[in-house]
Amino acid sequence: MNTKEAILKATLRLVNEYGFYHLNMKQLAAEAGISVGTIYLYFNSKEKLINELYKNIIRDFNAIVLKGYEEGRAFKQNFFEMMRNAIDHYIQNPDRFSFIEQYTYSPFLFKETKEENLAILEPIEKIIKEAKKENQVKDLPETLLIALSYGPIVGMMKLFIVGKTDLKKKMQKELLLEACWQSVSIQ
Amino acid sequence: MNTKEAILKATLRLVNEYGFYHLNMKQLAAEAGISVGTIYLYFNSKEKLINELYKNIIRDFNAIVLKGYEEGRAFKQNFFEMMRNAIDHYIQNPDRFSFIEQYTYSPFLFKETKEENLAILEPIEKIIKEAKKENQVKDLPETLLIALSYGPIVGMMKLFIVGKTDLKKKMQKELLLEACWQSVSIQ
Amino acid sequence: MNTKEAILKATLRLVNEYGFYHLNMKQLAAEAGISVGTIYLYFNSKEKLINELYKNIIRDFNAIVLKGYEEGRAFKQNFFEMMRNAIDHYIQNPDRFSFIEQYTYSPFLFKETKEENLAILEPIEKIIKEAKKENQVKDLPETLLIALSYGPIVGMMKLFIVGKTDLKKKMQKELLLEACWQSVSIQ
Amino acid sequence: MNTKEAILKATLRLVNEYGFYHLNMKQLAAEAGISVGTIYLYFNSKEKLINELYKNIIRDFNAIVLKGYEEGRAFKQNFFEMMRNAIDHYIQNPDRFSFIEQYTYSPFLFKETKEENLAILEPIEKIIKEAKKENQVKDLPETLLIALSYGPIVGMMKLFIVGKTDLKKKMQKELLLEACWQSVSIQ
DNA sequence: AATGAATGAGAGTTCATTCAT
DNA sequence: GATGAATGAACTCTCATTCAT
Repeated sequence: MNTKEAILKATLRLVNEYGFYHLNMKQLAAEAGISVGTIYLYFNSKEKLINELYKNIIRDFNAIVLKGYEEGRAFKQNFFEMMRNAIDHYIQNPDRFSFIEQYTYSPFLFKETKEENLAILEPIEKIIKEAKKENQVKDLPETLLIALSYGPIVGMMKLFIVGKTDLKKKMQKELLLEACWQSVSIQ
Repeated sequence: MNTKEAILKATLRLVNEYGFYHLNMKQLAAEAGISVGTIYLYFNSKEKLINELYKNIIRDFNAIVLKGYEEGRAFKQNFFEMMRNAIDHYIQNPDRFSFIEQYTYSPFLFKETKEENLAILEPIEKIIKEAKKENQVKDLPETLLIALSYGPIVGMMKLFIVGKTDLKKKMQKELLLEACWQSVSIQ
Repeated sequence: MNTKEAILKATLRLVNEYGFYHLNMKQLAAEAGISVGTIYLYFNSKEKLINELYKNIIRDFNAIVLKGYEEGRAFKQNFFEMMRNAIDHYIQNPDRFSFIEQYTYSPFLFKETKEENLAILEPIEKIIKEAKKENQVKDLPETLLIALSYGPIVGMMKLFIVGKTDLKKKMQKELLLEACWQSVSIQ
Repeated sequence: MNTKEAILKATLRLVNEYGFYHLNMKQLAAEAGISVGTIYLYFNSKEKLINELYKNIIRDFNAIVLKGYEEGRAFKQNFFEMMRNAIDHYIQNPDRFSFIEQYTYSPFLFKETKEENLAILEPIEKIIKEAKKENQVKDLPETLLIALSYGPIVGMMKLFIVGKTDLKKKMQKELLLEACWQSVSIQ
């Protein structure tokens, strides 16, 4: 692993352990196994570092979700594949899920990426729009369909992270997927 | 309004405008119209202040939600009343919603209140449990039923806050409530 | 003496002992008998502090020199009084003389005061111009007359500071004044 | 041009553009078209580099001034030749003039070269002493004669550098020389 | 109860210097 | 000879907290 990746990885770990508020460059350098000055060879500032990490996480997440999408395939199959990818990715990288949530709710930490805050919803928005055009989903506002698809997943992830549920069990995950599907699909 | 309330109100406003990360006591004092020293007459530390504000917000929220609950009344009616109260409270106090979300995802800002982070879900957990005992909800894990009830509301609130939807319209709100209800109730 | 003046005084002393290059805020706070943070209650940045000190020194110098000026009085008398004031002020405050010279030759330390760098010559420029109009000085370019009036004083101050001459002796000072006068006046 | 000279040249340029205070090795390497490490092959430290540059500049300046000196020749002719050489050198290398002035007023940047700070005055001191012995200059203290000879030149150079006068014009230069001569010579 | 000047530890950042390549 | 990534001490500046008034 190269130095830049080591820094990003250490940042992700520390932000999740201590939060944005308590992240400091000295501790970060120690966690990454480098010296403070080295961080600044790769990132111009703490803010830039956080923002770049966020962009990377969103980019990776969206790429993984979109791997579940196939042009022309039935909406149902696309929905399940994409959502399953999302859940799997979150379960395997709960720190990424937490980071996204922290980031989203830290106003003005990320002035420059304000507009990207909703990028996380783009893939789901895309298929909901397509399905809506073809009358394959309930006759509800798009935003509501998105909230019904993605909201319960976020909710379950929160419970998973605090140990209230075990999403790693296949059954739990499939029940979640099926329930989200029922919420938006025409019965 | 007394001084203590003025401080709490100013804190809520500034945290939502600038985030925990950029909140500072001098600015806070200015916002509250008092001097920095005065804050310390009412709160022992910045952390204590934040924690107390959080507890107040959760306490108020739960009290309002529980006003929609009546012992012995049909589950459906309790569900709608409580959830409607929750949504109304959030819509009228979006800063409180944002604060809760920020707080929840700032690990170790609130060491002492870690266990209270899920308190927000207590009222809904309560009626889901009762309904489950009486087989009035789908045969799904409790946690999933909670995620299905509350997750879409959080999702819609996020979209509302960034201006993507207008939850203030009665129709939008009722559609959301109905959809959440459909997710958990036996058809 | 108030805090702000103590900071300015300490700055002047340290800049002259160690130079701009080695001035640091920790040492400065110690010299002024206060803490680092206190400096920032009075000056927004190190640069602002240096600039303000410079402006004060120039302002004071010019005020003192101009005390030797009287409207309508013979050029010769004005010249001697003003120049004597300048020399006396420098002799009694050699640190101010050194500071001005350091400042003048530190490009870009003082972006904002660039245009004030020549303010030090304003009083002398003023009387040279007047004298020129009335043909009381040699027929030479203004700039040369200024250089002839002020240059030897700067030169002697440099020698005084390194201990090569004793300008405090009345004779030395009067010889310097007389020589400058001879340089510019019509014989 | 070899590497060492390239470094010295780059240093001179950057010190004059940004000042000692803002000179840094990375920028210096870029300006010289080499890498930071290479600087340290030729100079042990930043301080040593600055000091060596200073010594070179003084050495060159004195050599050029002394070219105007001829044993046994009339004082007046030596004075004019030497001073003309000095002025010409400064006019053609204003950066060297500025560097000398910056250096002179940066105490303790050059601990080791403190004693050399007046070396710049050696050639003029030399001929003034000779002339004094032979009663060819006014009966004034040596230091004052030096200040009268050299002070106005420094003064005019400062005005030249900020664009207030055009020393490149032959007339200006000759008037300056003549005026300095008048200041020290027996009428 | 209220103030706000003062504190100083600690933050983010810089940069002269080193050394493996 | 030449490189430039890496270092970490030291820098400027911030800000939660204190306390004399």
